[in-house]
Amino acid sequence: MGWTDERVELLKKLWMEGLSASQIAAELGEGVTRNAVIGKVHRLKLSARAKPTNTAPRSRPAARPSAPRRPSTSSSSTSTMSSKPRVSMSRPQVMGATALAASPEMDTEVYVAPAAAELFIPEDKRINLLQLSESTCKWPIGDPLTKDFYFCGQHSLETGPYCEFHSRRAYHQLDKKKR
DNA sequence: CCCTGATTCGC
DNA sequence: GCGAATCAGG
Repeated sequence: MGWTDERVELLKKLWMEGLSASQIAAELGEGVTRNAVIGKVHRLKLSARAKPTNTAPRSRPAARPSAPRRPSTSSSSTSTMSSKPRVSMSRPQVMGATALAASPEMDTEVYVAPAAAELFIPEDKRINLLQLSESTCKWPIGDPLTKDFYFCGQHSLETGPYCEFHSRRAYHQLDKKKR
């Protein structure tokens, strides 16, 4: 689907409103990715959204190694689709300084985030250092100086040394302020 | 990991 | 002109 005047206008409007590219893409409908939005934004020369003081010393990415970009049109569903059919984010996700119309009715009941409960590993599931393997969660639990020290031991993700629970935790915690 | 915008370049 | 891939950053 091409960029009709209407769609471009909507794009401009939403962009100025401060919505993110992905949100705008979702707003414009299917077949529009956030990359498409960003690309269009640039072509329209309206990328400057909020940059009062900056001469933007953009650093170039340097040579890209002539890659075979497009994999293929065949969208073969990868074999190991691990859980969670990503449908999480619908549309109206407000963030930042947005002046979208507030709905009259508001939910008074707010679900309080469950106190980050630590995983409890049954004794028979606990493993010691020697029992660690490639696919075993290496999240340490307890005091290393005591006997109540053990590793999580659950099946770890392919993307890291931890299980999903601990992987998520490790990142989200020690995320900000690298180094 | 999640996400953001920025850039390049084959189409 | 378009946008996927990639980069850089949070």
